[in-house]
Amino acid sequence: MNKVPKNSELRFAVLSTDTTLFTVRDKQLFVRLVAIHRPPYYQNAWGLPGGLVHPSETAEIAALRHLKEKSHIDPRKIYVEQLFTFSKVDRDPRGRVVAVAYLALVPWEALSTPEQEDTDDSKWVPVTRATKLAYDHDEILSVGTKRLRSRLTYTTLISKLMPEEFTLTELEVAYECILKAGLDKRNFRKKILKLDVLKESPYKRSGDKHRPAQFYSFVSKKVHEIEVI
Amino acid sequence: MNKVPKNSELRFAVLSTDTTLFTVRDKQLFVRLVAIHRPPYYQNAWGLPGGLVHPSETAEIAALRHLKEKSHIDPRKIYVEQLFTFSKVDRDPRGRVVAVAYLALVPWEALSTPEQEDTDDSKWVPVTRATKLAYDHDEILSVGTKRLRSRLTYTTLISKLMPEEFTLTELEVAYECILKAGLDKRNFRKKILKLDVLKESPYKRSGDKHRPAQFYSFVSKKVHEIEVI
DNA sequence: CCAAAAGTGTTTTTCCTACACCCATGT
DNA sequence: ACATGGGTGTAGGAAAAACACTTTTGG
Repeated sequence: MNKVPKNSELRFAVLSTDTTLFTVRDKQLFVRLVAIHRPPYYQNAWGLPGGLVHPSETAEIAALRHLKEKSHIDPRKIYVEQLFTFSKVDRDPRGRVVAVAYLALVPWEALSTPEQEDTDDSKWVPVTRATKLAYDHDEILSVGTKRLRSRLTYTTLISKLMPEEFTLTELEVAYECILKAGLDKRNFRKKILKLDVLKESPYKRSGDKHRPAQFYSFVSKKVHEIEVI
Repeated sequence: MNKVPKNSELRFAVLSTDTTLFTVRDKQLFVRLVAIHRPPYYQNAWGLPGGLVHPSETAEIAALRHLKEKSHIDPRKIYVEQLFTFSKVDRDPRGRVVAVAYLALVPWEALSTPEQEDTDDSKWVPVTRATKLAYDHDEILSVGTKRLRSRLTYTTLISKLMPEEFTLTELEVAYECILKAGLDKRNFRKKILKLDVLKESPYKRSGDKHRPAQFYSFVSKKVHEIEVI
């Protein structure tokens, strides 16, 4: 550990955050993008919500603040965990900016109507169509998507994408559309129930034109490691 | 993404790296520590090798440079992967320093004699005895050790702690001393061989006062995900 | 009574675990 | 010949995978 220089010679680093905020809707994984206008480098481009870290903030607090300011989503609804720090020298054409990237999740059902809607400066986009993003955001999104997939298989992370109560079919669909894999309904149910992470709700989803489905919720709000799905 | 300010108002961040460099020797996990003298905050303290990131470097390049400069180990021998970025506002008593921490591994057998030896400013310490470190390095070491344990169970990361050729018993001992778990010799061999990540060497370790042990090496130099050990 | 999704059980195969003895060598 | 660690097989149980029909409801 060297001395911290008094001069600004080594205080070159501009610290920022960028966040891959995901949600699941209509059997698809969506990511939140914000408009980026920064001529001459980027015009009418889209990218991940992010921005600078203030001297009085941790990177995580800054990431939540940017989610609110840039993507207009209430940070209290959002789960975040650190993803990766991107420090390539030329990742921002305007100068040296080091980005602490976050992986963030929100249940679609937790969002208010304005938060669900798209505007000129912020929108939900299926991950498969979120390409040609500004800066190195394609790479960050790729890392975020991979991490999400990977962690789904050995943690209860999916709980942060589900509403408070959900049916087993809804849970299975969430896994399937993120992992891009078809799961066997019977085996999926046996496995997930054996994990003891779900509890039955007293309610069922009725009103549909078929047999009502039992609601479940996660026993714990915490994300923890489990056996492999 | 905000504008990058021309003034140094927001260039407050001093960016540094700290690295948990591990090796295995004598059936124990060791970490490399360096002497830290920085009165009035730390005197005769020990901590993780680290230092500032230069404007022209990525954080990873800086981490490798610090390993060379502070802990006197040839970075070409070392495997590094990013661990976590620590951005608490008061983690360094001298000012705002954000640290990108790295997890690094080196096979004991790859080290030269000077690199294996301890000096006044750098030493190998069993992880269990590496406590009361400077700054927040106790926390960083704890995160590093947990990540190492976790990744051993679902990746081929252990290859980065093994010499080019090794016996199955040596590999098992490495797992056992890091995971702090006894493994069944026969089951371990069946499982590791089934993974198809090892290849038999034409050689055996002879000269010992017992039956010679078959040498193996990893098929690939890359670390990749496997089924759970 | 039809359509639609919910819910359930059995069989087969694979994998995990527990466990004890013979082998090849150096001294 | 003995001490030392190297190397191997099997049986029983648990978990995974494959697979199809009945149930409940709304219209």
